[in-house]
Amino acid sequence: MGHLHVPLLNKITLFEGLPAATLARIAEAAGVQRFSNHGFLFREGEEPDFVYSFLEGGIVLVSGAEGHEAVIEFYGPGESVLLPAAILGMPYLLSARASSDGQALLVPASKLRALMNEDAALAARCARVLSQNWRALITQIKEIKTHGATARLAHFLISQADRSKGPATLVLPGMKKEVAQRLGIKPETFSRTLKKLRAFGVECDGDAIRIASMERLTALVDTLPA
Amino acid sequence: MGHLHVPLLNKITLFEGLPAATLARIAEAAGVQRFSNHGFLFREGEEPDFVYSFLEGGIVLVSGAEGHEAVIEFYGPGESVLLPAAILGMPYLLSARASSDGQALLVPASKLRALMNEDAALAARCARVLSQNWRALITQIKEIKTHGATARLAHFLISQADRSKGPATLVLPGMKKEVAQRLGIKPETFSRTLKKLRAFGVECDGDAIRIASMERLTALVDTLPA
DNA sequence: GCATGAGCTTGACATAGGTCAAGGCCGGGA
DNA sequence: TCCCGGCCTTGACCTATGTCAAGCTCATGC
Repeated sequence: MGHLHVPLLNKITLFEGLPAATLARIAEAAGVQRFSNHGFLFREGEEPDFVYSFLEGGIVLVSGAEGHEAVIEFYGPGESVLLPAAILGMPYLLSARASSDGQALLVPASKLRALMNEDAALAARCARVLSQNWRALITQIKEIKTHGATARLAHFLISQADRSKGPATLVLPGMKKEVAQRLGIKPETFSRTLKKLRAFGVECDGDAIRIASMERLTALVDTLPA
Repeated sequence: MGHLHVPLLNKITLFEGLPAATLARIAEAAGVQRFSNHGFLFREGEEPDFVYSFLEGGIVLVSGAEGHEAVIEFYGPGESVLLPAAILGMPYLLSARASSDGQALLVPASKLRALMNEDAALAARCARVLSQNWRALITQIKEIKTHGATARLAHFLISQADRSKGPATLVLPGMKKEVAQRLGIKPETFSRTLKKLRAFGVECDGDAIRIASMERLTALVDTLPA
């Protein structure tokens, strides 16, 4: 846990807009950790020692036994994970596996909890970030409960695309297998569904996707039954 | 928005353990609203004017068009809903429909936001409650992605039961139709699955359920394939 | 350069769960 | 009291998605 430059903290959404004094106190206690692709940063059931925020690279949150796991969500640069476990001091519900090489900023959970109780700005910031996380999960649950595989995949592609009109591109945030499980379907179904979308202007080369027309894809979603 | 007794606030988990001064300021701005069964307290897309906390009775959070809706979760006395929308000042992602007559405590969203920025105890409390909400949703997503209808129903019954050993009872927190959708299945499937569980000591009379042996039901879950 | 294996695709087939349609049951209103 | 309309159950049938089993392709290490 070295001496850290405050500017690093500015890359993290969680710490956005906090007063300099607060940032300084966080920086004091924080450290940086490198991680490499496919490695686990932490596992389900462990006690939360840190909040992880990503400076570079990303991870995928998974749960369950290897080979039979559910993928919850992908996280990348600027984002933080497992704030809830750290705040409550309860065991992680999920494991994090790196989906690329990268580095994370680690803030000790105990330090964060202590600061939150004194510093309204920090606590309020945490509440806002948690609120956004909550909304993201709600969106995912609605999606799973109301749409079939095709619509889910289409929505996902739309949400990841770099533009919202005309042609767009994106690169999948993890292995196809992982994206499939994020969507709640099997890799085989993912593959077949993606193929179906070719008829609607979705081309795929490795983990890069090209969407010929966002409008066309959006229109497709409305057409779909479930 | 009348003059309110602070003791009412003590019934709400969200406000647990807050200093008297904070409670007084919240009470000042809060009001009570009665609602009756099947009525909507608010609808998806509306601007968040209040945080709702339930003193009596409960609601079900739903989304989507009537007749084609997804049920997200049930909430009852002591619990609060839509803190995230209120904190962020963004439109509700969900609608709330009463699942019984009751009354709710309403705290203006603007007031809550203002207080949070000054009062670390309140902000930290919000963060903790949001953290718990987050974990509940994660549990639900894991459940949907990794278990079939039978296991999901069994888990749900276990989570609602009044005891964790031996025989137990529970009453469903809403119409069977709603519980089904909460579990991500259709009412017909719910009915059939519940019937299957009869072979494992689950009896059902209206919305009251009797579980002959929690151990037996727990054991069943492990047996199940998906 | 070749063998190896992970990740992906494809096909044939199986099945959980959805859909459609008919009652049964029960409670509220005339 | 009877009728009507929700809600739930049941049965027959259908389909989206999962399962199993080859292949294919590409990167890696020998």
